[in-house]
Amino acid sequence: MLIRLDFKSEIPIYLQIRNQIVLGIGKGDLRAGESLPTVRQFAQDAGVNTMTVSKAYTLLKNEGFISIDRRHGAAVNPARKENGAAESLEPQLELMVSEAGLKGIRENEFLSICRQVYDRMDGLKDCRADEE
Amino acid sequence: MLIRLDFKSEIPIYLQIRNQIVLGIGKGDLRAGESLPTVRQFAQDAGVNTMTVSKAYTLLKNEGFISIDRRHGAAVNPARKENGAAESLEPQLELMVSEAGLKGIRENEFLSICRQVYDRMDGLKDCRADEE
DNA sequence: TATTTGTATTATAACATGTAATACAAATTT
DNA sequence: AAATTTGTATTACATGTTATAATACAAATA
Repeated sequence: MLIRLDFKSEIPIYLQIRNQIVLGIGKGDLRAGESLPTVRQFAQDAGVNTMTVSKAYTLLKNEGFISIDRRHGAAVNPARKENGAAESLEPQLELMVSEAGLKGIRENEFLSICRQVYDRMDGLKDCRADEE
Repeated sequence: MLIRLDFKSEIPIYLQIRNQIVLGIGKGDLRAGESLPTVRQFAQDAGVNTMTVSKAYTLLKNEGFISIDRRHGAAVNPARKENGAAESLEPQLELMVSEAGLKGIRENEFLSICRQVYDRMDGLKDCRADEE
């Protein structure tokens, strides 16, 4: 998966890496079980320090999105039902809805955009109802 | 409007202030035209430096959410239709949808939460269809 | 055994954040 | 006119974050 970093951004590099991997999984560019590059390979390709990549990987591991195994490298985890995920989503969503509303985006328009975004997330579609 | 700051948070104080004012407008605790406290008053009440409050106010002004007039102090702006607001919303929303999806939140659940949040935003309701 | 893996450490540099103290121009109030 | 209040700017300082470079280490692989 191609990663492009903006070194002038206010968003830290390790967070840009983390965010793009999360996006990559959501969009289906990265699938469950798929391996990520080694931290050294990633660092060399992206032109950053190995510790910067390691920081991103560790963050993703702590969030439960990937597993790091010294034998098989880092690999994408399957989506899992997390307890209280909806509740922890609300504060962030409240702020975003406020901002959107102040910029003139109405509820229906907001919901429409959400649906469009979800439609683009091919990585979230094959987690069928075979669990639970 | 009551502001509560978390000095242990990783979110900078000036951003917490900015976010809570945006939320306050969305929720209807602050209405268009309403005055905000002076930076000195705010700083004293919240127990922070005046420049920290000034930074938050300046940010809100640059975003178009408030106006700062030395004669009348800082005041809340009415919601205005901003060009390209929907487009600039998408990157942020994509990341949030990815994260939610990886935590097992399906499209319908996500949309349902969005509706709930919008319902709580009383400040966004009185901007009727009298514009445009 | 030599290599590759993620990770840890140390040192360094650059930047962001927050405070304190002070100052200033513009506007208001007395 | 004079004193006060406004947002803002400046300077200095302390602290924490981010990122890099250079090494090193244990665990696993080849």
